[in-house]
Amino acid sequence: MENIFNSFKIVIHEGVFKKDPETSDLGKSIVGKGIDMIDAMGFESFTFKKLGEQIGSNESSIYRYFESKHMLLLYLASWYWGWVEYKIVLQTMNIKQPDEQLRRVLEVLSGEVLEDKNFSHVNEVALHRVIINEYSKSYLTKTVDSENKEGYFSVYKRLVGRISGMIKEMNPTYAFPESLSSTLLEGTLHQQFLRDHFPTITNCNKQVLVHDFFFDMVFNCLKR
Amino acid sequence: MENIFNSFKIVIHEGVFKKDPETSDLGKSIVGKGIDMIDAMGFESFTFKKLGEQIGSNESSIYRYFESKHMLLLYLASWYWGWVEYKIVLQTMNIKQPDEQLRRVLEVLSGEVLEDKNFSHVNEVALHRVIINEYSKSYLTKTVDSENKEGYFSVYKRLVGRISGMIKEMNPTYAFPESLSSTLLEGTLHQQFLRDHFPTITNCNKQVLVHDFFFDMVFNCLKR
DNA sequence: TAATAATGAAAGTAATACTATTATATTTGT
DNA sequence: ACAAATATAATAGTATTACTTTCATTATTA
Repeated sequence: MENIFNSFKIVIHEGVFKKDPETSDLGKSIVGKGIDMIDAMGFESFTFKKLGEQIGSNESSIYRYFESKHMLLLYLASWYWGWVEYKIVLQTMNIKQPDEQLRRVLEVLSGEVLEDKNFSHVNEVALHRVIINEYSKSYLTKTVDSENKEGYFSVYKRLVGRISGMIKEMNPTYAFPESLSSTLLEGTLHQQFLRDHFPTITNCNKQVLVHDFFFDMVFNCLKR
Repeated sequence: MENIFNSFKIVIHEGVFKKDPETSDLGKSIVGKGIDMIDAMGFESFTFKKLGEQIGSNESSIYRYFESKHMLLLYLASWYWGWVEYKIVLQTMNIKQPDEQLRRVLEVLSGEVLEDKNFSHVNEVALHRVIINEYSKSYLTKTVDSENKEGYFSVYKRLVGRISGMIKEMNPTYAFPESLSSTLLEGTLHQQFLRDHFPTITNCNKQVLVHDFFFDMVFNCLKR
């Protein structure tokens, strides 16, 4: 079963890298170790120099793959959302009822993350934490409009569209399908962050799951 | 009417500043011009050196007020949320019905921001944009737990508690009052950002207001 | 008016975020 | 098998950042 997807590759907009990191061992360890280091030390403290030391390579070689650490973050974000989209497609294919589709979407968005053997150089558990802690920084910039125009956020936007499509199927009269969809994506990340750092301003914890909250929200908003 | 609040001061945790900027002209221009510059150039490009040049003062003098630009951001965030809380208190006092209270809360959170003459050195319109674009960066850090422990986010948490209190009043059986409240605060900021930069993944625009979406959400979630 | 506190000016430090150059491997095409 | 092309490593260099330190000057207050 696993082998079916051995040739599966998450497609990422060419503009975010200078050289595709999937095409070499060095590229893969930039991505793989980059995730681990950003997870461990945070995006602000992370530098290409430190990454070079860790992977036994040179700073200047890393710059041949990514223009800056911001571009690496855009790459990781596209990779993550592409991977989430792939899991959502698998989980919802052949499911007819949109309410069951949305239930499964929410479980993918905020359920426990497990390592995916189809992508061996990426630690998805660490990447998930990186996205919770750093994803917002990829678009809260002064360059967001030009980068959006270039298409660097297209994977994320396509995912919002996919989920808003299910919302429209479930209730075609609902007035805010895109806003609800984008709120689910952002909100699931945010509630996971609060659960770990600000437990007094969330009801989510080990017992009450993040998707319990959003499941209730979605079905209250969409019921007719 | 305005004069009643001339002596009103937004109280901010002492730990975020080294010297209270409200106590001097220099301090006020650090805050006032700091807001304008972060708004104009973004938090990443903003430095104390550039701020010093703008206000005709020295970098080292600014460091006597704030340990770092991160601390200045924490200060601005506390100021902003304190100011929002003050507006919410004014707007909801003497209002009995919790649904009307929540309606007014949502209007404060995502309605148009106007300059507040009670706080002359702060441009609230610019500060509102700064919060939309930069607030997340104040807590998406490796230091968040120790800073939270110090109390640097207490204004924000108190605001979440105030709104979740209204939610509980409106429906005491609702299972996720804190999560809904924190989703409203984060979500209103996020939808305002999407409206300005990613219009295809939100339904909010000049016609459909951000609080129309959240008003619908809150009342669907809380109706019995 | 003397003491105290606040601000300014200047210099210094370690690190960041790169770029450029040159040397050395490694891969590939014939 | 060998030359050519490509990838990587090593080194150095630059402008800027994020501070700290020291000392001089200017306000404030007792």
